[in-house]
Amino acid sequence: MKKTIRQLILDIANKAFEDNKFNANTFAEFAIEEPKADAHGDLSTNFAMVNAKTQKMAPRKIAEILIRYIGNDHPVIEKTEIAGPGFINFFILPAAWYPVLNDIYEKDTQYGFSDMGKGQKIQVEFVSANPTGPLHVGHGRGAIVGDSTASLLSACGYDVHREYYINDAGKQIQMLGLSVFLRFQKLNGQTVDFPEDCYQGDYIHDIAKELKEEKGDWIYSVSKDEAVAFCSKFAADRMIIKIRNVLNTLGIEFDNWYSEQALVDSGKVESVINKFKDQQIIYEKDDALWFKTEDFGDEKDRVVVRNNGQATYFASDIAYHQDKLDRGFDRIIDVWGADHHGYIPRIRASITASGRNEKQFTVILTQLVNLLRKGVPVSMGKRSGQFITLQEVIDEVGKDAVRFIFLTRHYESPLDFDLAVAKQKTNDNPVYYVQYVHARISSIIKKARNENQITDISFDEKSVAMIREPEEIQLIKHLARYPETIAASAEYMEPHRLAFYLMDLAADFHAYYNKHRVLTEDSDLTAGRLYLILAVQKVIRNGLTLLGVSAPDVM
RNA sequence: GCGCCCGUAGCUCAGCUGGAUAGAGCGCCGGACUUCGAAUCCGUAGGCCGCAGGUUCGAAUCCUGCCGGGCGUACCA
Repeated sequence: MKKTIRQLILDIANKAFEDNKFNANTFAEFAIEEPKADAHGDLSTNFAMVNAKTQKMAPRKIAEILIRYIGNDHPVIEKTEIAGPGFINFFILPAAWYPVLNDIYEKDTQYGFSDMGKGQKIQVEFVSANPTGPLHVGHGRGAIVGDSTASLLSACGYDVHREYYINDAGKQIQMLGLSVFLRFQKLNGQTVDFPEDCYQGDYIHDIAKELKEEKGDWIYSVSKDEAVAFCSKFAADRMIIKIRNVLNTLGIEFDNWYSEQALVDSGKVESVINKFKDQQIIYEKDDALWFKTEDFGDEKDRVVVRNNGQATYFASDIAYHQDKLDRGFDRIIDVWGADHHGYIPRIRASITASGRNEKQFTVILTQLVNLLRKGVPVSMGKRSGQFITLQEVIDEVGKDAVRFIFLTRHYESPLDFDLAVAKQKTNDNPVYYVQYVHARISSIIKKARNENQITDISFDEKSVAMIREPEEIQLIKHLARYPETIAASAEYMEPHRLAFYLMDLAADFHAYYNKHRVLTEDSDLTAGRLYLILAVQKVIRNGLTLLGVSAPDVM
């Protein structure tokens, strides 16, 4: 509808110029928007105001000319008016909204999709938590935001690739292996000294136990270094399996799990360092290798290889991001926790240093999550290893509620996650509010089938014409906004927009339901209303699906 | 100190990238189930949009400076 009105304005503006009513045929960017107040019509434009300069005319004068061209017998527009400083308000004929419903039936599960992305290859890398411990709620937020963003981009015609980068090389993994090795010894009754900087959590015991069950005391037959190395690999593999299982319960699956160790083994890290050394972007100082990140906007240069010969994670990250772009992605998106924001300039530096366009690289920073129970913070003591894991949170409140709560905030604002609230099946927890619409409609349709013998819900001119109540027209208008909601959510990579849209749509439906009966004595009216509510259900289902939330028929 | 994020109703949060009278849920108070699912609906009250300037026809939104909170600022990840 917005497109229709925009085109109409452009057409008549050009015609007005040809008729010498306007002074110029170039027009400034203008907006078509839905006014907040119903009294201001269905749609309005600031065309007259923003074009006061281009036309050298008063806004109201411009508006008057446009309105005269539209006339009184337009097939879509019921009436127009000039308001305030020069807004033009459009009132749309109710019947003009009906085609939206047909569109929904025709496109069905694809309704709202677009080809905005034109098949561009885009990679979303998210979670990428180190496999040294269980996921917590903060990881969960990144996981859900990343996954839903990927789904939205996919719905908008991007060729999306989901990837998890596994930090399975380096010192942390050695520590993980050592921790398991020590716990293994303890399991065998040996008294061992367990250092503070080893991983303390119970999951380390579990892995040691698994190791014993599977390999017995095999690790005693090799040297300690070999044993620890084996433990590292064994433990990392186990952790990744656990992490993957948790993410699967959230409905998240990756196209690829990318191993840092494999990247190192491939020689790509070394070759990238050499390349930058040749270009003198990497230089030697104090026996270490430094990247000239400061020349590319970072605060200072960063170490790539330490004076003990060990590469930093930054070294791998440089190679990893080069590799992403080498794989042909037009854009790469990294979803990180906000505590990593200081890392952005150096990664960006490595990308621009290689001659790439920094616009290909975007970071979504999700703010931290405060886990609460009835308003009191739940201890997240990391050192003790005693914290509530993501898995435990999912088990307690359910996957749909967890996902929806994370998606009803902008990812950039800090989030209080209250376990007690998240468990409630009330309107404190809007996921049920939205799902209830879906279940309710299923229930009505079931009843129509069983008691009213209605088997077919499809377009019929006579019955659709019975859709006249203001609440009904309101619902269709809302449905018409769905595609642009999807497009904006994808463009700005803000899935919360879709979540809020669904809550608003649900509110409109519940209000309608409480005021009007769908199943009535009048068969045409009933058929029309069924046609409407099934369309509502389709949109609710489509939206929930993109957010990774289920759309139940019964609750 | 410097950098990034946040500050909107008692609480939790939106505010469509500058538009008309700033919204929703929860909570408070008062109503609606012999009728398609009350996990619902209807109504009342509640605001110097952190503060102060600036940009313009017009600012919660953009710019500058303060104030408060979080995070970051390693040859750690």
